[in-house]
Amino acid sequence: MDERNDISRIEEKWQKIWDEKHIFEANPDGRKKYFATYPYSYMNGLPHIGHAFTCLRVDFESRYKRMRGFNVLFPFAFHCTGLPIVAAAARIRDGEKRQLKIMRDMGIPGNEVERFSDPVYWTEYFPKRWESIMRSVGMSIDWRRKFITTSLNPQYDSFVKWQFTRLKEKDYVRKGSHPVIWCPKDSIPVGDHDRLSGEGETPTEYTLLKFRLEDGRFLVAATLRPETAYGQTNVWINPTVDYAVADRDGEKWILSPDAVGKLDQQGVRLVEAGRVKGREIVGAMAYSYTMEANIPVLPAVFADPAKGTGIVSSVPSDSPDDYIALLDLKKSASSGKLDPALSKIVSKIHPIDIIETPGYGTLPAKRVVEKLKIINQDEKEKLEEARQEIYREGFYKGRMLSGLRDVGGLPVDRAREKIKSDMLKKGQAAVMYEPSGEVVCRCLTKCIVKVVENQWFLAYGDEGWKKRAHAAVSRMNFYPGFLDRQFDNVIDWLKDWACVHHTGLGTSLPWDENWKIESLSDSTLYMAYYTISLHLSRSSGWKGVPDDSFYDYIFLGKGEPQKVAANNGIRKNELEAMRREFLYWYPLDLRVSGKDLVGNHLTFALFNHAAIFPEDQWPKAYGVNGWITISGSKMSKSAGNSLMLHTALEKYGADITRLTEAYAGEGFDDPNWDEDFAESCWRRLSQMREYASSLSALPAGRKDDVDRWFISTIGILYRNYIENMEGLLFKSAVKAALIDMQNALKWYSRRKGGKLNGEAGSMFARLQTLMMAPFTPHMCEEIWHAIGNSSSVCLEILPEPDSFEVSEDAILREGYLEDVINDVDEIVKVTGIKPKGIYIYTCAGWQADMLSLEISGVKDRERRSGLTSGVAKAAVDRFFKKLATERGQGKLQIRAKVAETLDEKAFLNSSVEFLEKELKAKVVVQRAGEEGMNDPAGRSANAFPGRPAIYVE
RNA sequence: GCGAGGGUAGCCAAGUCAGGCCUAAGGCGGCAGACUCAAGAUCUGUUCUCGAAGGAGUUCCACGGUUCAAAUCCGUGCCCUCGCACCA
Repeated sequence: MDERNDISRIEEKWQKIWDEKHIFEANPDGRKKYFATYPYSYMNGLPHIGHAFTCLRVDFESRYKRMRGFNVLFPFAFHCTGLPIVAAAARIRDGEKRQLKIMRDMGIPGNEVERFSDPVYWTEYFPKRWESIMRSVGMSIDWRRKFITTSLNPQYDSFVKWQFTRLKEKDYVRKGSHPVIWCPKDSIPVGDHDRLSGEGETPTEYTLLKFRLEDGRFLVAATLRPETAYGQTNVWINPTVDYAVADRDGEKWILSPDAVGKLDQQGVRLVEAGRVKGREIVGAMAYSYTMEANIPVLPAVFADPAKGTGIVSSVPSDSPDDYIALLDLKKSASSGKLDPALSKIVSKIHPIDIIETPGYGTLPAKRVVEKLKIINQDEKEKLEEARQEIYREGFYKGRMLSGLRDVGGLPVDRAREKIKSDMLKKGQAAVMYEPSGEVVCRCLTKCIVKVVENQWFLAYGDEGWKKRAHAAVSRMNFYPGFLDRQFDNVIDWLKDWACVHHTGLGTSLPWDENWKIESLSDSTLYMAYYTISLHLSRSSGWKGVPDDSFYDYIFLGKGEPQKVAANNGIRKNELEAMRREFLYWYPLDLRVSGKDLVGNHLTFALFNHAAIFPEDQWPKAYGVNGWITISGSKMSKSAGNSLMLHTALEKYGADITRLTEAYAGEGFDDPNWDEDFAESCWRRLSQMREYASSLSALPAGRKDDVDRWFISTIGILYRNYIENMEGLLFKSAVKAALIDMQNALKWYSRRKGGKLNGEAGSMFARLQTLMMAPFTPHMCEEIWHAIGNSSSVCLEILPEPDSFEVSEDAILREGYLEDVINDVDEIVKVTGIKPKGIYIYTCAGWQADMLSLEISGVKDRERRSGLTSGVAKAAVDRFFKKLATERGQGKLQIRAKVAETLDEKAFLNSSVEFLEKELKAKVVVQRAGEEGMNDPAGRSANAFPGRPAIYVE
């Protein structure tokens, strides 16, 4: 295909030249700087058009700022920290089919796949692929500054260690315990990437409630809803199950043997001392601390020893399971199947109202059981549905009844916390975790929850730190603007963050080498590292690994340069130059990411900057965008509509890919990759190239009003473009630079009958090329050189927005002419007449004067009657009637303006040739009421200032 | 439930903060015409309804209000998307 070859030829040519001339390599100089970044991507796959969308936003803005005279730094790096790479490598080692297919889909040949069983190979392979793809899409990146993360890069590693050392000093890294999903066989935490099933399941917290039996032992029941403890009527135990009797600090606890094992992993020491059959306890009485009374222990088959403790406190008012179990038992009792003593107890049990939930009343369990027509305990699915429904409703909307001790009137969520913490304090309860759903490790073992002790946290819950993060938000700009509210909220709800792992790639905690820093925690400050990475990289020749004093000096200005330089084996002036380079580039001017990073990375970065740097080094702006869709539907591999960047590049080339991305959308909404638009781009670009050449070759000459209109119009579009570029509104900018500019040129060309003014023409060609350069830089270089320039368009300085002469009059005139043509077209269309002659009647002179008086609010009666003397009363009435209508439509101002600035008749007469061509008929222009007027249908009476009458014959 | 955003023509989307040439930009799709043997591509026109005179009518989630004037401001309701984490 010719055009595809054309595209490749152009793009390869310019990319080579940019590279050879080092034009995107940024070094400090006397210019003002602009530092923009994209959060480095994770190296477990190749970029798709969603990555490209976000990254291109940085590129568009970087290229634009470069053309506004800024010294722009746009660096890139490769994130390798964490579990996914290690997990995927392991899957390859195991020959897992799905993983092998993923590798094939990324274009990795079968005989090479084996090499990916080593995680380190990923960190070599994918950065190379990413760089090459990012280069071929034309990213204006300073590649000298690239690096990979983890201990595989000792310099970066030392930077992260320095960061954590400083955070620890400020007491922002703290020790605590933390529940994780855990594989008992492998003895490791099992992240989503290591799971065979159960992705997304997290530890959930059960409260263990103790019930004292008369013999002094405790039944230990597990509940997710401690706030219902005031509604207990009895305790459920499974008669067929063997329960463990375990020693806990001198107490005897009765609970399922599974639970003993689980609690052991969660720091609750239990020593099993014997077994007891469930049925042996049925019928006993157990003391409830919340009810302050003894309640009976009753049999229930739904009490599952694999879940919780296998013992359940019964709250038939709010738990559908309890309610239906109670009904079952009552049925057995009345049919005589139950022991008579038990029957007597059962008959006395009634649900107790404790919570009012809108729409469910005070006995939601009864309500939902009846609604779903649940008959007995065996209907597991329906019960699950019932549980889901009222747990959610009850938790969010429910309120404790006012008479309840301690928690009367509280919303359910607060009551839960209060009851739980009160009971824990009094030793009446304990905590146990279970996975929220079944999780199976890749080793086929069912996972449990383990409470990891001595876990390290970043103290994002710390109030003082939050305050600094809020301060950072208040100093920043956001695109779109409402994001400040979003970030403030994220900062408020953020709690301490477990920041280390035992597995995966990464940097070790400097004071505890057994821990690896987790991937969202090692990437919060590295933007600063870019400013000097060039001097640290292995290619720079310095092989040493910096120590903490080095970073203290570079980033914080602390320490004696002489000493620091000596310690690190470099020259003092080199060290000082690095410090200067950091100070030159920092703070970060812009960081752009997808909206998925708002709740973590972007906020973490604010916290970390706020912790370590002074205010004036905090980030200055964040841009956030949505997730890309393809022709309207979500991008997903399984649905078969995912588009890898290199695939798009093969199909369309860089410029069209870039343009389609720019046009995909802006703001926070999900952008849309429009395949049809992409298809139409080549035509647009080649047209742009063709007329740029021909416009630049035109002879200059005196400019007329139409030329002035054209220059005014492109001046206005240019201002609009600048505004949009400043606001990261690239779709609007493309519309102005490409589509609106082209439409303006079309009208101009028609209006001038093809005889365009050379000065206006080359102004247009030059301006449009500059405006489009951030989006389609390759084609614009091509055009830029074709129209006689030898410099790179990427470094050309854009004109000042107010440097264009905008003539309001010229714009008014052309609008007026267009209106006249539209009116005639409308008449022709409605009447179906094939026009032979068109008569246009401009208004009588008195009308224009009268309109001026009206507009300016002059009430001078004499002047008014003077104007209309000799004019028929009918005509005057008609004029005022029309005036009222036009006023109602809000068009009076513009009419008056036309009438004041324009001799309508003379102007239309000067454009008769054009009108005749446009309207394909003879055109006669007359003033209403003038001598010798030809007005066969009497239409001239319709004339109004700024709106001539028309007759079509 | 809390937090953030949103609901505009066949679809996508601008306009809303600063009410008035707003029947509402632009793109896509559709329709018609030109070119062509034909198709595609391209170009031109058109795309809420009615209309043989540039007009009228009805629209911007729904209902109510403010105003000479509301897609835009205020109130109420309905609906949708995203986040609520230990993971990139």
